[in-house]
Amino acid sequence: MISRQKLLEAAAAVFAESGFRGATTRRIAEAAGVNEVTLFRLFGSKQQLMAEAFECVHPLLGNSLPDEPSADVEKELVAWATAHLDGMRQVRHMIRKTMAELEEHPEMTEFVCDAKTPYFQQLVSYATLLRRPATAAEREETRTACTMLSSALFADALGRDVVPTAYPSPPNTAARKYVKVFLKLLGIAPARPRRRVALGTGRAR
Amino acid sequence: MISRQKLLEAAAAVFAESGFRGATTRRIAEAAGVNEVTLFRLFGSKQQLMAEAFECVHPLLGNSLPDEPSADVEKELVAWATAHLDGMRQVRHMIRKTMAELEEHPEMTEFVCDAKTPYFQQLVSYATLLRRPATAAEREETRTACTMLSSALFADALGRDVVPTAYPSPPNTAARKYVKVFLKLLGIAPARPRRRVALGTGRAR
DNA sequence: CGTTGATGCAAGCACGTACTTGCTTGAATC
DNA sequence: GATTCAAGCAAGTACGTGCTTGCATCAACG
Repeated sequence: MISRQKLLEAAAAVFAESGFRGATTRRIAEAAGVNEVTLFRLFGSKQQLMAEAFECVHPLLGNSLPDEPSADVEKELVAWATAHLDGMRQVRHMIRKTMAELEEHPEMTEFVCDAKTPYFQQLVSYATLLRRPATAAEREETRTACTMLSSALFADALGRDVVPTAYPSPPNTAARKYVKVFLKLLGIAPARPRRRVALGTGRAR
Repeated sequence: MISRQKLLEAAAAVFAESGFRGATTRRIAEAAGVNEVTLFRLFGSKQQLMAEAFECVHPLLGNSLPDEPSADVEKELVAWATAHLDGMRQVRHMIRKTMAELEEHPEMTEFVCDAKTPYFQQLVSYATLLRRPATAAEREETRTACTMLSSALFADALGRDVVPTAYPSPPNTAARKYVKVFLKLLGIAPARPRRRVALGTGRAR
């Protein structure tokens, strides 16, 4: 039964490298170190192998935002954005291939869509709790800010190695920059320059 | 010589629909209404046909930002962003396919990169003239804001029809929203709610 | 020991794809 | 009217690709 797992992983890897058409059953079998016939015996067809292979990649993408903002909002958001960005960077080849082949393989839509949507919704909820927008305009501005943060992470993950000039911040600090700008948009001042309350070294008066 | 042009256009169209591997010489010739043999007589090989086809798509993407910001900055930026977004939306299939096949066809990199880079550089120059950032931090923040605006347009063009939930603003007003947020980031107040000077309906005192 | 079940190997089938060859047509040019 | 030249058509070649078949191997389990 170990051949199954090896084939699934190889299928995902070869697909990420060459897309559906380029991921031939010969290449997948070779990458898995398994005979091509075994592939068909275990999965019946290439279609079905690929379909199963997609299920296994899902849970790779970063972690979740907490339901309630904590004391150090910036730290929390930076951690989330960094993890999210790193996760997307790791599977960027897969995402690029998937997005390119949506018309030919519509069943892949859910792979991208289901993975992305909850992250965006989480961010909107979080931002709404942070800012508590009152007017409709403020609510819309908040949503737009979320779209822009989410877009920045998406575009950075997919575009940095293609158009590096459009991403001047170094890769490891980019997420922090995006979050800072996002917080400024929401009117949340950065934690650093604000007063520190009752820490051991606090000066008297 | 008209067959040449028809083949070039058909090649670009079929490539945008199905990628390099999917764009078979049969399909291209059929789409062009030309015999397949003619394709090889005129271009020698599929590779060469595709290479020439790419040259013709370049100049499609929107217009330029002026060198100097004019009086109505918001209007100017909205017009630019809208045109840029529309242009990218029109060729989004092509961009998606190209980005997915960069590893296999590295010569396409310049197609994406050369098209994108100048737009970003223009935006940075424009924003720098607008805000005149003094400190290094301000300069970096300005660049990050430019990355985020440019990322928002990019992600909207490529992602809206895939993950619509992440783009709550309707397609025709989205560019305006992004620009407004961008201007707020730069500390440029929107033109509307500020004092209006010497307009007919201005109230006395 | 004999059976079973997963896997490997060699070969092949049917079809699609890039590309070629040889011949015909038909309109423009001298 | 003879020549030329782009284009069509039919057929074919060599190879890649999804998938099948028949048989051998080999470890696990009763």
